[in-house]
Amino acid sequence: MKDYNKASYNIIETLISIFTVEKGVVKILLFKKKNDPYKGYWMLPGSIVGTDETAEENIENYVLENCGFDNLFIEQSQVFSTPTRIIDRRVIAVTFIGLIDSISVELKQEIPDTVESEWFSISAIPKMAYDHEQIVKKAIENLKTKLINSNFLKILFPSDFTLPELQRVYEQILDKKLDRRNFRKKFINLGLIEDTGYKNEGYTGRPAKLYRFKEEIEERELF
Amino acid sequence: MKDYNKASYNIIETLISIFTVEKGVVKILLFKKKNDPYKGYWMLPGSIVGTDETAEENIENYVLENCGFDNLFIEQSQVFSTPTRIIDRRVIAVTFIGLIDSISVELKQEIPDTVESEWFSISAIPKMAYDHEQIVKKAIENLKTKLINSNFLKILFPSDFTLPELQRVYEQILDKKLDRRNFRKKFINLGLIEDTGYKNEGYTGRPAKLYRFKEEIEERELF
DNA sequence: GCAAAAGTGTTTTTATTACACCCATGC
DNA sequence: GCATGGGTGTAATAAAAACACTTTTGC
Repeated sequence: MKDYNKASYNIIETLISIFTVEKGVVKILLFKKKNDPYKGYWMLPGSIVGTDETAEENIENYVLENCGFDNLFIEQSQVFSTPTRIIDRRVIAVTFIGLIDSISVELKQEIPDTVESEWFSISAIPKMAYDHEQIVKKAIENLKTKLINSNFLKILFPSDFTLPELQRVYEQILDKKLDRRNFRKKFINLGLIEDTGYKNEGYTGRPAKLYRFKEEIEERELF
Repeated sequence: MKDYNKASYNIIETLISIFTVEKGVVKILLFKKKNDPYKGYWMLPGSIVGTDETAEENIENYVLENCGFDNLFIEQSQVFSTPTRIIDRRVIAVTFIGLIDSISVELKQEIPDTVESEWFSISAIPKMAYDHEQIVKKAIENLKTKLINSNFLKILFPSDFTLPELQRVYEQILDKKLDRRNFRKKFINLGLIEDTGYKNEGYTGRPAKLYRFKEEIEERELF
């Protein structure tokens, strides 16, 4: 029978794929690695779990301190535990998906100026350190199944958005083309959004109507 | 920046909710705890992860040695990392869902006779040690979303089954009643199953036709 | 007035729901 | 012959897919 006294001990790290949508483009936040190994490669934000905190608390604090995002929405993605994933050291990664809207990205807290970070389109992920590319892939795959939940969308679009913008998000994450008319019909019929009466002017072409999610909508599955 | 040299070390355990279907009833395999704390309570099978194995390898080996199941289908469920979940000790649990068909349960390998194990209907889970009840709940919740995948069903029903039996599985996991005619229609139209020509005789009432999943079906989402 | 992107409606097809009676077997 | 559980069909409704032209703006 299991005996906790005869245990091996492992290092646990958290890693998070934080997604946002900026002008209809789905982006992920990455940090640039400053030292070898993998110097100059990009990596996921994350830290090492202490003995008196949950993995969730750990990543939430880390993100607040190092990315400046308060109230980030997070959810577990997957555990990666290949013994050689960090070369000569055994580190188990508990990975997360985080969502943040683009307004909150602008309003972020002061953070130390020690890391070089950048938002990358999910269709142009740069070269990644360790197994982080695989972790990002899994996160995007998991995102697909989350996209059918109304709450996820509300988190990404807390304020006004256009339907073509929303459609582009679906197209990027599901990685396929959708019909504009059918997409509109479906979304409007769901009854989750309302017309703000405003338009998205100043761009080329006909301005799109601005919508917002209704205040009181309950979490539900959309598809 | 993250420094693996300044890490805290944690004990990692694996825990698995193994499900099977026996005569239309969805069951989970539990072990009885022999010592305090929680003596006489039930617990999930699982073990402590060493430094030279993945969590998956760990649980697969454990299940083979302690349950006698080879080639068990497994998938990650969730990580539980509340610092106090194992009373006075910090143990992080990486939890899994396992599926096995009832024939393979019969054919299991020889195992040491040291643990008392039992299959419980998921509608009658006994009192559980630690946070295992919560872990089982999460596993069942995750099962729901997996039930729409054709491969999951094929794993649970490798040989002949009846449609009423399959329907009962859906009803238990989704926790709602389904219409018999509509269920049949849907399943037969999906084109995944074929009539074996045999019947399930010897029970009360009209014998049900026996079906099997077609050999060549590809993994797909059903709903 | 032309390019760019958004908005709109109808028809067809497919899936879902609702619903009630007959059938095969064991005893 | 009766209790038990299984098998079957149809109509109504709802959702999804396919498809092309018009509108509004910036330049």
